[in-house]
Amino acid sequence: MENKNKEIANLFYQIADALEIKGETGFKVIAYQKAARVLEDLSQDVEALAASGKLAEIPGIGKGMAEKIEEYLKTGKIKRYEEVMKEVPEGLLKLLEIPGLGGKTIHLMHKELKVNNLDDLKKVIQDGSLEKLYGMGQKKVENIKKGIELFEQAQERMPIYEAMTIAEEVIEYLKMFEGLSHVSTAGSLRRMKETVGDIDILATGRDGQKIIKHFVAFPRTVRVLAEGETKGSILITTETGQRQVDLRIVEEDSYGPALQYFTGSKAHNIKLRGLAKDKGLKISEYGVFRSEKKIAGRSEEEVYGVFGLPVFPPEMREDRGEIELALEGKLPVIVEPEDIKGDLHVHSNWSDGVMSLEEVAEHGKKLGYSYIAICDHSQAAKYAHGLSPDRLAEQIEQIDKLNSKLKGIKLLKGIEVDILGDGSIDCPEELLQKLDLVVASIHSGFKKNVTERIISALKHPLVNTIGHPTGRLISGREGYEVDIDKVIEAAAEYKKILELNAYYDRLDLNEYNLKKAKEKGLLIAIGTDTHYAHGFEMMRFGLAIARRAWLTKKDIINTLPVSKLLALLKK
DNA sequence: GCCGTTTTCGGCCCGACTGTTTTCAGTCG
Repeated sequence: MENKNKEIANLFYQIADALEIKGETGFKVIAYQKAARVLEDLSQDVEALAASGKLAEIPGIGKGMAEKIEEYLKTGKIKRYEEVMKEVPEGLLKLLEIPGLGGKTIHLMHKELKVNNLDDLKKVIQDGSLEKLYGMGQKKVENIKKGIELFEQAQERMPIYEAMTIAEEVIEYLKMFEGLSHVSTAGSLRRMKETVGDIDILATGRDGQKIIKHFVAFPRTVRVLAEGETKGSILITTETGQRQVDLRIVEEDSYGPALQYFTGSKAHNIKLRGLAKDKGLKISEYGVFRSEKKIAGRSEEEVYGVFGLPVFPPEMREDRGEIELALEGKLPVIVEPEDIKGDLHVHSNWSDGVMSLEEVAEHGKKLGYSYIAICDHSQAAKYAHGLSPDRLAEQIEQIDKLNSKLKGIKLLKGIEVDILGDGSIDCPEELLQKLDLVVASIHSGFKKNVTERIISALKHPLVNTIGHPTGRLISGREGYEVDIDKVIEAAAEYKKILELNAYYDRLDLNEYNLKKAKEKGLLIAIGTDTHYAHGFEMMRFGLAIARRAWLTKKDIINTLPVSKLLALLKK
């Protein structure tokens, strides 16, 4: 559910865009953007903060912003927003999305040529009047034309899974070139955001130009956007359309700062540069410098080390307080892949999965897991061959039998029960009693009293967790009409666990809700919800989101050894 | 517009690239 934080953040973003076009000083623009981002990241409700008069204590929110937030909470409007929107037509704001076109140019063509929207822009390109503007020229106009083309076929951000798959493929291809040493993902992909705009790759090697040449010759390249000595950019075809991949080449002795720099985030880097400035140092993608002398370059350890900072996990580099905490030596140690002892949501061929119980166990063993929870659907899920009570009883028996033979891994007896329209659970109690893990999920009636139904499931003494609690799909479903804050509160009250569904299109709870859940002291269960062998690898994405929410080993129940986990679930 | 154990005024990250310039402005990441 959208909250006020997000609404106000959107208004601030628009004010920033409008100011940029109005030609205000860049720092005001940055101030609004920063305030917007801070609001988005905030785990507390802005209304509560306003009520206690603590708005201006938020870093990036000063007197002016606090007043505007209060104004919005009181009246539903921000006067400053109305003012700037009167001066800057909405169609003009849209033009900022065209790559290569910025506030200054848009301002100029609005003022001189009365351009108010994309159609106007196309006209002034067509009739040649744009080219005659001061500072314009043939090539610039040509670039803008290309920008419009890209803008019009621009795609949504791609899910992390797709980006990672492409990146790994391109990296494999790059490695075929001799003379390439380091190669790594960078940007939001390396930070493991749930969606990624374009794919950034960083590499080191002796002959940049040749490496770039090799890069742009990638078999699925459809268009070369840039091809220089240190930088290449291509569009490639994928199953979902065209995607942009950027490659940067740096010298070996700049790998550390370059990786740090190109990983970002921008806000994290700005904060780091501020630290450098305080120390009389300069930091760039080429190194950390004291006057002309380079004092760090080969690794990220060296770069962060200059400031007495640890190498932050990329997932934490968002300027959400990580640098300040690290300086005090209080940076939390977030969960690591090797902490994960098992997968807590897997479907078998007893419902709509394709793996047999034996196959699930086998794959789990290969992954080094000590347990996997079989959570097939319950009978209401007809479309998924949900288990009738009889078949569930049979499956329980089968799992017990199999477990007595298995070594090094245990299958947990679980179920993913439907939460029915009245909030009841779709499985007889005497069977629930026999299970190790009961995941309750909404699979129908997305608009029907969802919050109440989930809370009623949470109250059920035999339910352990709620599966994919908001039901959102990243590729295009909003999720249920659920008040997730209330769900989190209820889960805390009834001492229940919430799921982090690691399937790349769900990642539900998302990082913001996970953070809220952690603040309420909740425990989280990560499950891939996989139906096939390949899907076990989704764990890495779930884990990444957990890390982005700063969850530690202690916050996640599938870091526990099996005996402790079972004891916890029995409570 | 924000921010401050050197500052309540005067700073605010840095460099590449491109195209328009004749010394720099705009955009991007």
